[in-house]
Amino acid sequence: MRLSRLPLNTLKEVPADAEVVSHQLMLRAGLIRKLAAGLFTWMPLGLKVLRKVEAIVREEMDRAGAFELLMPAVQPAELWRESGRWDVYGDLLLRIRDRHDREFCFGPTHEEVITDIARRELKSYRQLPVSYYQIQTKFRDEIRPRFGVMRAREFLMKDAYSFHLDQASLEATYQRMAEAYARIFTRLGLRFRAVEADSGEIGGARSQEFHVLAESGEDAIAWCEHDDFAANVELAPALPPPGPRPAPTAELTRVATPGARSIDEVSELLGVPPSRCLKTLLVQASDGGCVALVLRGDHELNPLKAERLPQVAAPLALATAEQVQAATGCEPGFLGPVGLQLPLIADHAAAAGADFVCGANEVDAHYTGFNWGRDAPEPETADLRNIVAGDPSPLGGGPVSIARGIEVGHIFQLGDKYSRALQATVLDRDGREVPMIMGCYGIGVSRIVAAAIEQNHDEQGIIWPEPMCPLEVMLVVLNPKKSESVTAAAERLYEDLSRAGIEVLMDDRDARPGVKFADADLVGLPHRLTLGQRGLDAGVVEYRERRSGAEEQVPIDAVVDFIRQRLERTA
RNA sequence: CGGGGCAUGGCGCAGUCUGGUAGCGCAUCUGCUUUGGGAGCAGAGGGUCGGCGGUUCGAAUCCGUCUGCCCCGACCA
Repeated sequence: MRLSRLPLNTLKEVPADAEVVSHQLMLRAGLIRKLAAGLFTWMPLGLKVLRKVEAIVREEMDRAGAFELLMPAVQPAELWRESGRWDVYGDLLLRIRDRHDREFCFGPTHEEVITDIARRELKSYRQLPVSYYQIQTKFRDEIRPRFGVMRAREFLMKDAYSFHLDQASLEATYQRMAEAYARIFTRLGLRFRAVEADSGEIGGARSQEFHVLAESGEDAIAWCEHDDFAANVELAPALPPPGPRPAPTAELTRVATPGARSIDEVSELLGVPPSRCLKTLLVQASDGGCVALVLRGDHELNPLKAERLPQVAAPLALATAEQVQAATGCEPGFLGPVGLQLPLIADHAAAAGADFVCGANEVDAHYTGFNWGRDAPEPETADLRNIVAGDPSPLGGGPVSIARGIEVGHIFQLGDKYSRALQATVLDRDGREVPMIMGCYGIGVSRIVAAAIEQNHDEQGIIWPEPMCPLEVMLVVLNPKKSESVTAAAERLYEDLSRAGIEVLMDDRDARPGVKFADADLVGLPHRLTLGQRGLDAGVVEYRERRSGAEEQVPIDAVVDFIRQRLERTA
């Protein structure tokens, strides 16, 4: 590919509305262009990357025994009504009508369609297990598309679905998929981690997420380096502190705390660390009233854990200021367990300490020296908080660390949720009709591209992991217009490399060297060759590795072999 | 959805408060010089200021309305 022919418009300036590096670099390097919110065109170089990711995903899915098919992007509403999701999926679902006023949606996922396929095609347990997959454009009408291709509305996804007679068979395939996923992300050259996860909207039992580790990740994941524990913070259990609760040493004392509503303000005012404070949150109860949830000041409420409590309404919602006033006679900011006439659940850690600071249920007042059992009844306790760095691993291996990750894959054991709803049954050995057991397995193909850049870039631009580089070698030709011998040598080199099956992007533009070097760094091909008059006269071209910046003079006749070796070495 | 902000050449922005008929940098085109890390000089093209309506002698600037885009959003109890 010749840069003199490819209209590649790189941007020197950072586009105003791109906040994360991957988005900025993809725009600057001309990989994508935005059409509208959450909608992007993949430009030639960007598309090459996408295709390479696809190819690896495809190979590994084939190897895992799944069969590729391609389902329609547009799906009839009836199918979604059958599964019950037409009404529950909400605004994320892009609904459309055809000329006959029939309702459709642009598929955000394909459980309904594949289950419909399965119920038509699969009749006997003898056909099971079977797995299908597709690589397809999905549309989810995200509230707030952002970060470019990372959270776009239209995106490319690989989704796979497996069908089984029983749970044991599902688990075997699930395991196989988990292994395929690990191979995919390893082959792509990404640092990633598989974590236990919440199954969310899709439903079902077990699920695992695959995260590419990156500072800008939207998810927090907890993991332990001494055992196998790794889970999304949403789901990671926070163990109760060991040992007995310390004995009270302080008397319950009311102190004036004018205007100090937040833990930080109270902690600052009284000179007490947040971990010695209690925060009392009122949330909507399942019976229509309110429930008080008590956490240590330095801990955060975990909504998923709270929601799971029978007393708490799902989805979790904080009580309104009016409800707080009605239930306590007090304003938010000064609530506490003392004399509170509401059901109360304390987080294990909040229940395990002594001599706390807490709100006095009176505006501008707190208590110090609060102790459970003495100043308020012993609370019901539960795991309510997010795990934090340093907490013990639930598997007992030691303290956990918290890392940030970008979710690029998610696998679920669905069970019979969809097969039951859509009556996708097979006959078992005994001739009985039973719903199939399903698994589903997604990979965000387009998101992987952004995630890879988040993880692999520097000040100058992108540094492609070799398995997903748009092309392998950037051949920078210096001042081609000035020297016919340079042009001729470049053409020869380009031919030789191409014939050897090496993907070359030749920068034969009539541009200044500085421009070419800057673009080469920005676009980030892993290997760069520079051919100029000076080198040519000495019979060498200059090689530079994008990632390390290491340079080497290579005799011009040895270049093809040299590059071939480089590619093999990193393959 | 709630709150905030922005829409001015391809991109990034100034001009708007205090109406007088649009400007800067980058990019693009031409010429000369230059040529190993985003060149210099000279010249050129390109916008009617998101749409619609209003006020006014006159609107990018004021008013209304619509549209699009961006940012933030339980963790405060």
